[in-house]
Amino acid sequence: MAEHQHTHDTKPLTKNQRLVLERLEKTDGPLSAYSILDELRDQGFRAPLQVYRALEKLVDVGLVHRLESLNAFVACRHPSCQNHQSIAFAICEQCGSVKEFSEARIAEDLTSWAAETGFMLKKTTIELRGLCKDCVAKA
Amino acid sequence: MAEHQHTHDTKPLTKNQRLVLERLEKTDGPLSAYSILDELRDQGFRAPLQVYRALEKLVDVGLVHRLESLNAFVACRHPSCQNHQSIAFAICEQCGSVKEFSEARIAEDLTSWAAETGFMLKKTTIELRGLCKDCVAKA
DNA sequence: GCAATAGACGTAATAGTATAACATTAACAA
DNA sequence: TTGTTAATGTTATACTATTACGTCTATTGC
Ligand SMILES: [Zn+2]
Ligand SMILES: [Zn+2]
Ligand SMILES: [Zn+2]
Ligand SMILES: [Zn+2]
Repeated sequence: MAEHQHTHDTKPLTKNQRLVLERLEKTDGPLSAYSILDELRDQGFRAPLQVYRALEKLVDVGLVHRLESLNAFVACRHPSCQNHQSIAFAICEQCGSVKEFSEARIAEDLTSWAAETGFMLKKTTIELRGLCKDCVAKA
Repeated sequence: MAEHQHTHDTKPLTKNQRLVLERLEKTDGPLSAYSILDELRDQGFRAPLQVYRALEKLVDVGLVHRLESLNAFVACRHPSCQNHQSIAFAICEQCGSVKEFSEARIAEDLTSWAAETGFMLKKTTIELRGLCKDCVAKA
């Protein structure tokens, strides 16, 4: 699994990539590509492709993650930048918060399932839906 | 986690629901809502909503699963209809095949993570991408 | 310096996915 | 019958993503 490598030996970010990343880092929750576009119109963004191209690169280098079940994107909040396997996301259906986490055991389980089955694993998507601690308390 | 219950004490399927389910069961891989629509025009389907409404119900009762990372749907192939936790899907990027499986350990890991974190887990999405055994052999 | 190349960018058009809103019909109980 | 609910039909619209093509700029090789 080559995902989420955070290799810092890559080229510096371009202007558009930096603007998109900064916008995501300023936000707590996930953002859709089109809402990023709307918020960057003042900086000269005019078309979806400007956002999608930047996102593609940012996801590629691991600075941003895509949430498949939301069609949205979040800045990577993982404390360290070392390689880690099988990132997972817990998405609160009440407040929209997203918590990124990584459990070694889950990665091991998936890897061993793949080995037993002969499946060549390239990428995993793990997204949990429910209520975060705060929202459970309020309910 | 209340997903994938296959409760058979529910109302019988309506005509549209039955047509959509049969179409999915006839197909090996996943289908998008719009390709289902196209294939059911002969049976009187005219608009996306007819498909989406049927799919919503079918997903709800566990006869169909939605693949978030593909925006597509598959009929449930799980051998038994008993309740099971944490279904996962292995999607081949070469041939498009989808293998549904269920690992108790993964469900346990996620459940215990949720308990420790105070997250109230309602639904899990686990989708693996890579190459299936057959496609690895051919490569 | 000056082509040639590659990469990022800009822009317009289009493809693909999903839902809102409202009218109609069928099922069924009071 | 009449009121009520659920399913359906239909139109329009919103949201997400990519194709295609042209421009600009940096870098490389001569
Ligand atoms: Zn991360
Ligand atoms: Zn919450
Ligand atoms: Zn299933
Ligand atoms: Zn395959």
